This record gives sequence, C-alpha cells and structure tokens, in this order.
Amino acid sequence: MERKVRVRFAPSPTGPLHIGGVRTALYNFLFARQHGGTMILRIEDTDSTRFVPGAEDYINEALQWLGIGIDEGVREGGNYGPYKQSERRDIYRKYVKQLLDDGKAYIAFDTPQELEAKRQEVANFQYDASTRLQMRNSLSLPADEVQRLLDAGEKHVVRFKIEPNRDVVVNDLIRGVVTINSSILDDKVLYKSADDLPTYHLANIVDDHLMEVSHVIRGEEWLPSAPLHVLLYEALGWADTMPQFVHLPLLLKPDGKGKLSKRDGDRLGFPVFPLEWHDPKSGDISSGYRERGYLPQAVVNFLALLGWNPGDDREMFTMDELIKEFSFEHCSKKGAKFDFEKGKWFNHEYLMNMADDELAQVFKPVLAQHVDPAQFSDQYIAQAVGLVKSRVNFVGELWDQARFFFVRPDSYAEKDVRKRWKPETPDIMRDLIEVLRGIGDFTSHNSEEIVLDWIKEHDYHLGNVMNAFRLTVVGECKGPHMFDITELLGKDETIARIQAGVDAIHIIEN
RNA sequence: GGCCCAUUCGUCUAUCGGCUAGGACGCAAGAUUUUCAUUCUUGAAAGAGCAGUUCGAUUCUGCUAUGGGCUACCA
Repeated sequence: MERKVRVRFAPSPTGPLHIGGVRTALYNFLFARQHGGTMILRIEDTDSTRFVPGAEDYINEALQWLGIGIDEGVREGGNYGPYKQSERRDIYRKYVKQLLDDGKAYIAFDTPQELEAKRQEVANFQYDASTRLQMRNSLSLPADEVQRLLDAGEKHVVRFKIEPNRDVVVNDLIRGVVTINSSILDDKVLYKSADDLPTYHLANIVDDHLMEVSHVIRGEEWLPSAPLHVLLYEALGWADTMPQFVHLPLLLKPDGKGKLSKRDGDRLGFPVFPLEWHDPKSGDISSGYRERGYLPQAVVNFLALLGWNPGDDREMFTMDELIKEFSFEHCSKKGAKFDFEKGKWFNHEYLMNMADDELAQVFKPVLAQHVDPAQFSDQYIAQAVGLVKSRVNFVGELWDQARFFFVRPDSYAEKDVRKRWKPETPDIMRDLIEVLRGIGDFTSHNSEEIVLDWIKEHDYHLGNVMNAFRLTVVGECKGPHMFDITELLGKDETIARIQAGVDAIHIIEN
C-alpha cells in the first residue's frame, strides 16, 4: 500500500526541548525528506498545568538553528490545522462522544482522592475490566443515577473500555512484532475533567489520523502504550489507516543509571539542550550547544550517529548525506549512553574543515566581547582563526588561542620566562630586531629562512632564541608556527612587541 | 511487584551462520616540531552466563543475570 509519507514531531511545551527530543525530531525530518514527505510540528499542550511560557518559541528556534525544517505547523500553517492541541478541543469532543456512543468508552466519576484511597487499599490496583464495576462509573451505576450526576455537574472523566484477554500486536519498524495481552492495560483516561482536555493518548491518535500521519517515530518510552494506541485506532474505526510505529532507543546518562534527563546537563558539565534556556520561573540558566560554541552541523552529525549508523565505517555526514543514507534497518535497538567526548571531537572536525572566512564570521561575536572587531579586516580575522583552529574544540576557545593576534601581550608567562629568558637574551633580541628590520619580503617562509640562517651563523641555541622570540610576541611559549604569526602581525608590530618584551621582561632565577 | 524492550572493547558501533571479531571517540607509546595543537605510526581494550539447534555460533532458540522503559485526570 503506497502511502504518502507524513511524519510529525510532537513535543510538549513544558520546557526546553532536550537533546533526546532533538534526535527524535531529526530522525523524523530525515525520514520525511528521504521520501519526499511532509514534516509536521504539532504542539501537544494538553497538560495545562505544566505549560511553560517560551517553550514553544524555544522549540522553533532550536529546530531552525539545527536545520530541521518544518513543513506544517503552528507557524508554517497547513491544511490539517490547527497544529496546537489546545485549539482542537471541539475535534476531540466529537470523537470522545463517538467512543461513548459506540460503547467503547465510559464515564467515570471517581475523584482523584477516591482513586488514591483505592490504590492505598489494594496493592497494584488497576482500573480495568476486573475492577471497574467496583468503581463509580457509567458501567457500574444505574443509568438514571449517571444522568443525575451529570445534570448536577459532577466532575467526570472518560475512560477507554479495554476488553480483557486479547493479544494486541504492535508492528514496530525497528523492533519487529511486539505482542502484549490487553488484560495488563488499564482503562486509560481519555478525557480529563481537570482541564477539560483529552489526555495524550486520545489527542495523539485523533490528530495522527486526521493529519494523515503515515509513520509515528517517537522515543522508546512510548512503546508500552503502543498497544493502547492500536486498540484506540480500532475502536475509532481507523485500523486500516493506522500509521507505522517506530520506537527509537533512548539516550542514556553517560554515567550509568537511567535515561538522559534535563537535570544531567549541569550536573555532568555538558549541555543537554540545543540552545541556552532561561527558566522563566526559577530564573535558572541551562547551557546550550549553540552558546557553547557548537556548530549545528556537528550537533546534527553527532546526534544522527547516536542510534543510527550507515552500516560501514563512515562517520562524517552532512544533512543531505544523512537524508540519503538514513534507514530504520540501521537503527540500534539499544539505548545509547551519551558520549560528550565524541561530541567534542565532532565539533573539532567541523571547525577544522570549515573555511576560514566562514569560521571568522562565527567567531566575530566572540571577538567583539574583547575588542572592537572593526579594527581588523575580515581577512585578518580569517587568517588568525585559520592559524589556530586546529587547537580548539569550540568557537569560544578561539579567543584564548588567537588573542595575541588582536592585543599585545600585557604579561609574560613566568614559567616560560624562567626557562627561556637568559642574561644574554635581551642583546640577542635587539639583534633580532635588526635582522627583521632588514627583511624585505616579510612572508613566513622568507623570514624563517633568514632568521634561521642568522641563528646558525651565530651558533645560537635554536630553542632558546625562538622561544624567547615567541615569548615577546605571544606572551608565552605556545601557538602556531612562529613565522606564520609574524607574517600576519606584520613587521612593525612584530618589532614593537620584541622591543616591548625586552623592556618588560626580567630574568627569573631558578 | 507486574508488563515490555534490550545486552559486541570504558563509550558509539560494524558483522545479517565461517572471525586472526573491524572502525571511531577516549586512553597509552612513538615519529614530526623552536612551543602547543594538527598530522602519522603503533598498542592495550569486547561477544553477560548456561543450555540447545548446527559440520560450525557473536550471529538462531530457551533460561538466568544485568541494564533500560512503562505502570498518573504527565507527555
């Protein structure tokens, strides 16, 4: 049966989208694009008590940053709206009524307190075929009593009437056939009295059906309720157009126990959110990949490989390549522990492979925190960045490594001074100034040749001279190739720095 | 407790019955270098256990163990 591919990512706006959710969105997106299908973003805000302002905007911004495009949604529009569940009340009511009329669901009057009491009283209490007649509902109460309660405006929920002892089969594209007995399912609440909205289960099935979703790609935490969803499709008469289910393995904590949670980020020192999140209630700030200096392409590549592989040794993938290669056959069944070190490596690789002028643009905002970038040409910044990018993992670290290209050293590393600044050094440095002054072509290669000849000629200690030189120009004994630095800095600046160093550095005795 | 899912190096994973079990991250050693990084070379490191099927099991089946998920008027 050929069916147009339509998938949805359906987060709840209860906080920032976390990295596991991002991966789910990514897989949905890859699958949609691969099949020329449609990617829907549906906001599942049926829990009014957990609504967090700003979360929906955050979700949109995060997906956009990562290049996960949405075809239909609250912002994008589409022919299957509204795309926010809280705006679909009338639709859900209609189907709840249908289930009630068909005898597939029933009204229950039990209060939360009564349910709580029952759970205290009976160990492992489950609201199902074996217990529902002991409860206060339209199945146990006489019809006129039910009507009286309804007329009196008594609070009530609608529960799904699950027929016991039936094997329910869920066909999962990653896990294969999963069979469970309906007796272990409880009569799930489909419509809540507390906020006059459906629960996830009902809203989800109704929306997926109405939006003609072909594949439900979601986290493994939904696998246990998948049989319930199958039953719901049947009860509503939609079994023949039921979507394919795909349950993705979870992202687990790096240090052992449980699935990766929103709290782990700051506890373990790495972001679990794509973007920095400012909690509107507590004021807490949680760090994000973007603000940490991650490139979105690197995050996408890294996340894609957490639970999926191409079947061979390749690891570097652009979004287009992922779209081409992605498949559920190569999705893992096993939860993946989140390996932050590997994420760093991916970012390093992307940073290394990025064109210098492109990287310079990303770096500019960081640079602006320290100096006025307008003092430097784009080309200068690009060259500086190009010389140091191999030694950083993040854009933010570029400043630490390239700082001396933008400001003169204001101090000199004591450890290096101790090691490399000898009594004869100032004189040698003064001579070096003269040597440099005489160089016409100040390019890296040419100055290197001249200076090394000069060192050889005087039989100086290469390491001592070069490191003293480096000390005056950089402020410490580290950084890229010395003459690449001087070429970019220019003759005047190089000489000025040596002079400043000679004036400022004093010998430190061991 | 009940139900479901999973189980290859520390981590992410390849293998769709023939394996001297491959790759990557990380780690260690070495080479290169005026420094640091990059780069290159090398190394240590795995099939949870027990049965069964088979000429042959990492690959198939069962049991056990372990890990994970779910068990709300949350999603």
